[in-house]
Amino acid sequence: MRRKPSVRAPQAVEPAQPDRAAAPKAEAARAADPLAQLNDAQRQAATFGIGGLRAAAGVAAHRPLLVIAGAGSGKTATLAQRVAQLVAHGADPGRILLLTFSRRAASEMSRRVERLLTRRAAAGARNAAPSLSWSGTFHGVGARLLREYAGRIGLDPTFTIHDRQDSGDLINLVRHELGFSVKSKRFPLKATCLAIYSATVNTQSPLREVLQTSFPWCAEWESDLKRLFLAYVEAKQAQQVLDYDDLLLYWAQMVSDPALGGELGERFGHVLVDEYQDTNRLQAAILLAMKPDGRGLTVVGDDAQSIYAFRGATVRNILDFPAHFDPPAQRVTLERNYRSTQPILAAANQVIALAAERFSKDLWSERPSAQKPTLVSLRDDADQANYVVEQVLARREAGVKLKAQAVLFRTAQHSVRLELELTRRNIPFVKFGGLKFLEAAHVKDVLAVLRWAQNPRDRIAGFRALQLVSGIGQKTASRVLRNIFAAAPARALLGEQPVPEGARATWLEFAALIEDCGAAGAVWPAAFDRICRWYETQIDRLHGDAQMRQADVDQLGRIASTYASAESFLTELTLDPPDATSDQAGPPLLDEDYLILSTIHSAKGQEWTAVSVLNAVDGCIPSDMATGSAAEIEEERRLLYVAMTRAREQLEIIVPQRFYVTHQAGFGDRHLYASRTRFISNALLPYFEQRSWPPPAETPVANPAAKQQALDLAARMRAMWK
DNA sequence: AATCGCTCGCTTTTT
DNA sequence: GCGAGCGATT
Repeated sequence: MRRKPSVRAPQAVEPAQPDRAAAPKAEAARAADPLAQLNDAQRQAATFGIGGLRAAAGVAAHRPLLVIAGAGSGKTATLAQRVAQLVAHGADPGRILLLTFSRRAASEMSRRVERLLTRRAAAGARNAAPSLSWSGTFHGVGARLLREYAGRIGLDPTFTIHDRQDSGDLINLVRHELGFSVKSKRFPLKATCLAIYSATVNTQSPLREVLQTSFPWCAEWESDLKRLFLAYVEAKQAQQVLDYDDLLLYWAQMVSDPALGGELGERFGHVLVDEYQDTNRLQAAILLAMKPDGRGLTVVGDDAQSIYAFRGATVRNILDFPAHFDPPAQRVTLERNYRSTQPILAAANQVIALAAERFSKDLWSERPSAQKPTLVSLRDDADQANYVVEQVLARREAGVKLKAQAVLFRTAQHSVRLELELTRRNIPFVKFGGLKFLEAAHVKDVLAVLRWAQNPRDRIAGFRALQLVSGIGQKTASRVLRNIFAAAPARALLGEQPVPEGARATWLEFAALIEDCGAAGAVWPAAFDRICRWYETQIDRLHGDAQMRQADVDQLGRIASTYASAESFLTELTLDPPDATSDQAGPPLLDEDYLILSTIHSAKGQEWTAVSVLNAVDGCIPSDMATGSAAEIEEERRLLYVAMTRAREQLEIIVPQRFYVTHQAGFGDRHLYASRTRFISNALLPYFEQRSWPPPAETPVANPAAKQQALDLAARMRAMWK
């Protein structure tokens, strides 16, 4: 459920067009044979195991297929073609499972497949284009399957899904109950506990191993952590709640049962997985359980773009894929890049060539350009913001729409200065990644009420919802939850719960709200509307800044009305939260042009005409949070590679000499002097055009230094009193 | 029992 | 410059 802009992701030109200046004759041929627009390797990937079969017989399960697809090699188009081919040869679209990395990628893929099929239908086939019903992220598909099969695996189909914050709250609760929070003990904090738990689940390794390799400072707590995790699992089960990891874990457990595994494998004749380099062992286990011999299985990925190891992803999945099967999987490599100009690609290749370990694969492009990527050095953060704004506007003047331009950065924080400048100059933008609409207190409040009404056993939601009532705090909330937990038909007793006298009136009102909205006959979205209106009456008391928060709540109400049920609304919202809060954009203005700001992680799979990469300095790329091990640094290198290969025609990498850091322990805010990222060494400089900004002549030499000192002193003066 | 205010610790990327 | 947690206050 993303905000509309992301669905219509910046994608003006299809990458898989070998001959852009094709003659009209070729156009005609293309309409007749959609495969004509693919190159040999792409065609091989799109048709492997399909071509020779008669449509009437349906498509028999083919040998497993691995497609190694370099950046910009037309991967999405090829995969879409493959799906279209399967359908065209008789595969039932309802039995095709397409697993993508993000919902954004899923909708892009569905859109393309549908268009291919429609084109084909128009060209003579009889049926209207069918749509893919099983396309989404591992987590999204997992949630759907688990609801469907809930009855057979002892799960309540109305389970709610906890996001990471909820999971953190719950594990914290358990942590307290077990007495691990006692001060003298320095037990890991909730976030660390959750990270350890999640890593253990996702890597499918023993706790001890995870502790040793990733959390050595917590190794002494092994047995306590085990107890904690057991209690955490029990708490989730008692409350009919699943966390993100459970969506994969339950799915994996379900298909590891031979009967159910066989049934699901049978149900999906063809399984295609995109971005396979970013899957973890648990996800691989799911696939292998459903498709033990690999028949009907296609995975696509690029080891050079693996950037999610921090989430348990392992590049071994893709490396070991072929040998997993007997006979081994067919391997097809797409090396021709249709996206970027040759100089951009040359520079990106150089960056990744320095990687310690990689698959040999050289991307090449036939898109000539005289323009090398630019390496811009400038003074500081403020100049960086000004420079980017200036360049963005200049490019727009030259005919490059804002939407075709993107500014990428390592962490969400890095774009703050730029956002200020864009706002000041009234330039519309949408930021992907980092923004946490769902983490805003007021949004969590309203959702907690809805969730609790839906699932009264959800203690985390209940605990939060209850305390919204004036006069009810932690104590009363805990007591009410305990009582409800003990009673059988939970909701009926709500109004009778003992609460402090002062809270009585509001409480009765609230209890009625919960009972009505949770009742089986509750009308959607009217029920949510009621919750929002009730919350409106409390918002002034609960938060300052009520107006802006109210606007967010209204926005949420509008979003809710586009869903069919409370259940689907909550699920989608948790699995695919909106990208932006309403404070900057207001109601989405679909037709407006806007600049894209994005973390590099969120930019995965996308492309733009012009790309600017912020803060290409050591400490940002690689992030100084990630310089602990060689493997982490390698991942940061791939991150820069991913950022660079997003650009079609113009790429600029910005190196501020100095940047302002906030939240530094001990020192307060201060400036740091930075050097160019280690991934662009001196040897690579010939691949870039270097420039500095503002041009030296325009700046009197004495000025910057004076300005710097003044700034620094002022900050220090303030820091003395902080 | 609820809330105010103070201190300490941490600070990435995401489903 | 922010949240979690704790002790003191209403």
